[in-house]
Amino acid sequence: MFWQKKKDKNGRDTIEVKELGKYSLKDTLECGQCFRHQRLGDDENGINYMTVIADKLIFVSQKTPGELVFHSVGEEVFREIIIPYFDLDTDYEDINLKIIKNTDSEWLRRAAEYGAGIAILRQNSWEALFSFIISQNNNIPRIRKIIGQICYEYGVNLCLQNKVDVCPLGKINAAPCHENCINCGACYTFPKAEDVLSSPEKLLSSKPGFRYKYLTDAARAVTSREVNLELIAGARSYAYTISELSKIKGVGNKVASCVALFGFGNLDAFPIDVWMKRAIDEYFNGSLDPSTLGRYAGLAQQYIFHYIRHITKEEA
DNA sequence: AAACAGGCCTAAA
DNA sequence: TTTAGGCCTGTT
Repeated sequence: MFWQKKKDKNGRDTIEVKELGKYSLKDTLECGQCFRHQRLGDDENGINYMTVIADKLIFVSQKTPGELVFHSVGEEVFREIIIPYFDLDTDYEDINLKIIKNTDSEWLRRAAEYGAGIAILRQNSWEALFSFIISQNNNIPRIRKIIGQICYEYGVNLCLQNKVDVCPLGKINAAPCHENCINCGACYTFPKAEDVLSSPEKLLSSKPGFRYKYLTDAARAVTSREVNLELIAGARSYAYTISELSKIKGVGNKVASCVALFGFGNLDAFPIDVWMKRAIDEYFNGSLDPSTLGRYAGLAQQYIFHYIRHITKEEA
């Protein structure tokens, strides 16, 4: 990875990152691991996304695989927030080749080649936990809608705070965000566990349904340290992460595995959802032992997940 | 309009 | 220890 500071045409601080192998911004953000990114319009910078990371509004674009441009960010935010979140220090090209080399499954090789641009984001563990509880028995558009509404209810409007004069989503024409903002939640910060615990009723407007009691239990368990997120992060153990998170009502193996992988960086975590089941049934003779996939089984899982969804979409 | 959606819980074999 | 229903809500 190589990066340098630049100024964009408006004189704003910009950071260009290169030599990221096949890193694909679109595949990384759209492969189902995160829910808060927003696709903006395409322009001379290529594709553009906005997302909220650790209470910062982040704008990123990509024109060429392996290259990213972050807009309006200084060095500190880049080092402290962007590098870890987008996992820019990890050599995914190397891991990708290892996975391809180590498997005897032709289908997995195809999946790995197709998903070579995917990186595993290092998301905030609490946000990942909360989000994947919402994800159960649910579809992506609705998951995003619920999360957006929750952020709107509890969060801070970062457009307003940063004096962004026009809604970046372009839903408003040349109007100040704070006047005509439709409060979609996209530019709002994510609530802390304490916020949810102290006013759980704010969850209701998002219509979480039966997940409501799971969300409040997660807030309770995390706030009381019955489930200690710092301790789990420090342990760096997939098994420990699963056993701790499973104490929360509504967190089963699938949700816990997703949080382990996307929120705690347990790259050997191997979430199996209905899509993975289909893939395993159809292309791995009904069983797939994650331990045969090495220490990056979680990334292989994401390749499989992304690829089965892709080819299913093609068939339809 | 009935079934299903990126699961989990509970009750019952 | 494994299996079947039910669950909020929204969409097709």
